[in-house]
Amino acid sequence: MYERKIQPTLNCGLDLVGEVIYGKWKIRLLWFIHEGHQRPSELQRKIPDASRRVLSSQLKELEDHELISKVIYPVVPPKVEYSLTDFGKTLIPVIAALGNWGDAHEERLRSIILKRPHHLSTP
Amino acid sequence: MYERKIQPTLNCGLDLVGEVIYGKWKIRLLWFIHEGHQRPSELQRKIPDASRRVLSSQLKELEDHELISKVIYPVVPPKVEYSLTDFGKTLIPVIAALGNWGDAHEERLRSIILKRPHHLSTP
DNA sequence: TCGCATAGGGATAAATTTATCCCGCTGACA
DNA sequence: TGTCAGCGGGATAAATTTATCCCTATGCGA
Repeated sequence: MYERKIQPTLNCGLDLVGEVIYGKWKIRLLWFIHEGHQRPSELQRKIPDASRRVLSSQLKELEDHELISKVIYPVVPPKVEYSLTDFGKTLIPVIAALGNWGDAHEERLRSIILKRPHHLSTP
Repeated sequence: MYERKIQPTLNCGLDLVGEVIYGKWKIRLLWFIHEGHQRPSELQRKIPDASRRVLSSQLKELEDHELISKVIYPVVPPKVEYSLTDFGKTLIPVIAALGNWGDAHEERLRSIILKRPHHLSTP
């Protein structure tokens, strides 16, 4: 596993939240799990742009951070189900707020992001 | 400027928010500007862990994304002031929610993060 | 018997983000 | 005259995060 060389900043609440939700797909994972998609393969289908490897890895971090818990069924093929912990559930309203803001400003955001994209060369 | 090779995912509100606030210091920058610290040098002092270069760069992205606006005073030495746009202000309650969650669970978060850290080798 | 579904994680290459260093500008002040 | 304030951004190195590829395991159905 990768070992950080630079220590994280943990001054305020924002720093702390950042440590647990900063990850390309983490917020979406929490949200989809909240919606009832509990199995890795389901989540993978909900987020096809993410590689299986990364989803698995971020799920593990969420678990380490006690936001989700994992149940492994001893069957073949393997079956695993994630669910929000009570702690994780307290984060849902906040994530909902983020999503609502995004939805509320969808048109504008989409336009702004695609306008002078940081990811395309043609000006 | 860096040109992305992988296109961003823009399916739902969460994806859209992510595009504009995903950056190591962006949320904190928005918050501190909201608190009235408007000059780059002030922000730098508030966030000493960030390099001047990155703050400047992330401020520019926030500006491109219309969350903050910039006023340049034609004086020497240069004087610049950032402030939230009306659009940016709508994001403040959401950021506040994040910060509050972090503050509310500060002790637990600190413990979890430092427990089996992904950034230290000693088990 | 062959291949699939399902989940995890090692190894390694890319992609992306941050950190460092450095240059330029030009009044004010010691 | 030498130095500093304060901001921006180029160039390049590091750090960190993601993407790819691959192997393991085992009942079930074609």
